[in-house]
Amino acid sequence: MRRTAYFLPTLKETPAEAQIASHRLMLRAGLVRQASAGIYSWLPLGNRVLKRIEAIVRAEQDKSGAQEILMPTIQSAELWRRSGRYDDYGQEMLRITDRHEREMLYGPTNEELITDIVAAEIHSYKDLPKNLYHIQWKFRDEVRPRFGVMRGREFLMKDAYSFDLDFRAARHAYNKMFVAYLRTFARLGLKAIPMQAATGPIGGDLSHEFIILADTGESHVHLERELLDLDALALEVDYAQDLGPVVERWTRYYAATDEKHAPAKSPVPADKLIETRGIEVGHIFYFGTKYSAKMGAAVTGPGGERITLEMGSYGIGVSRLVGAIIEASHDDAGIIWPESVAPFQIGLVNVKSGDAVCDALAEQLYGGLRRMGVEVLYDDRDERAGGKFADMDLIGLPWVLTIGPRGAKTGTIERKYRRSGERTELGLDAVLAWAQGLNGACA
RNA sequence: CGGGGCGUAGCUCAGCCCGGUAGAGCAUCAGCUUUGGGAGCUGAGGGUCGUUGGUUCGAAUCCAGCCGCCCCGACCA
Repeated sequence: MRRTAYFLPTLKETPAEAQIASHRLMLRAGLVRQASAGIYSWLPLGNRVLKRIEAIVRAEQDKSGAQEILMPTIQSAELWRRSGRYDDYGQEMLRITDRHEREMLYGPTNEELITDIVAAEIHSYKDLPKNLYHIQWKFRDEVRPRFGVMRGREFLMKDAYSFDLDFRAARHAYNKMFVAYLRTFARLGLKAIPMQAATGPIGGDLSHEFIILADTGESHVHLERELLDLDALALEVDYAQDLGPVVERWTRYYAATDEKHAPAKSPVPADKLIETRGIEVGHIFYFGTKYSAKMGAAVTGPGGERITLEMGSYGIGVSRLVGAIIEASHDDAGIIWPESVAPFQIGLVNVKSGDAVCDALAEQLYGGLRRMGVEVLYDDRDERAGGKFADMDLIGLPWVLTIGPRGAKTGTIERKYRRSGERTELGLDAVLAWAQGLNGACA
């Protein structure tokens, strides 16, 4: 993509409304623009990141056996009356009336709708288990939206819903999501820590929040150091097998958010704990028959008996992750995208656009990279070098290739790794050979 | 929902206290000079001063209502 043709409005100055790093950087790097309080438009660069995160979430959900569907954003109030939540949900639910005076709502979540679908279509124990998910925009009318997309009112969320015959099967469904989440966040370049969460009136231990570690995170967390050494991507996972041992490896260490951490009651001595900060990006929850009983989701069992389904729901804040990743990975100059979610793998800076030698080499390199399918953003603008470098640092592409009059004479290209700042000088062929490997690595 | 703050050019802001008909820097456009970390000079375009009403000969400025946005708290993927 040529920068001269790309819609990428970057800002040199910080918009006044942005308080935290990710919000500032998302505005400055031209990822989003605010439409109204807590509601954002996604510009091309931000949209690319969102899609890449979505793709990883989707791939890991599919791998675990969940099936993707797509439910609407607008739901009927009648459905929510059946679960009793229409009145319980309060002001956070955005209520809408259509032209026929029917009461509708913009869905804050989808338990009612999915349970209704399953109740209508699944009748036999032979049809279980099932895990259905979708990635869809939700709306919760937060009193005070803040932190950009981290706490917006409209947000993109992956939510999965599992349906099983009994608790034992439901626990397996839960474990599958637990492991899928570990893998998902690891692939996103994040250190995610599952922490036991409150289960409310249902009780039990089947609810975990996934907190990713970021120095600027909103909540304080306490955890055992050993958790940091666990590597989810090294796991050989067979989702058909009992995943209990895998889950146990992550849950045997202590980890709690500030609200739940009581130093006096902690099972682990204080000197074994480290305190850091984090951001909640996922939540998994087993809730039994809470919705299935009210919505009539039941199947006929082997003996002809009627069995109410055991359910769980599993959320990942997809749009929030864009902000969360930035919180976990940035410096004073800008964003530092993990390769797995970067909007482009390579930025190409032509230091002296208009110079015949520089232009020729840059075009040759740009063409070569495109032919091999590498995603490259070529800054061909007639700007000063400083501005181009500053913009590249700001938008945070993993690699920046620089062509300037100094090296172009001898065909030398400088390669910089954004994360470390390490620079290497290479010839055109060497760069293309390197990029080939890069392409293979991220395919 | 309690408490506080702010709405002036695309962005960051000054002007408001003390009313006299709107400014700076950056950005944009044109030209020249520049070119390895957000250059310089010259010129140009761009604002019903959030909105409605009131006070006044006269309102960005004073008063009131409304709308929007932000911050702290409570709440939350």
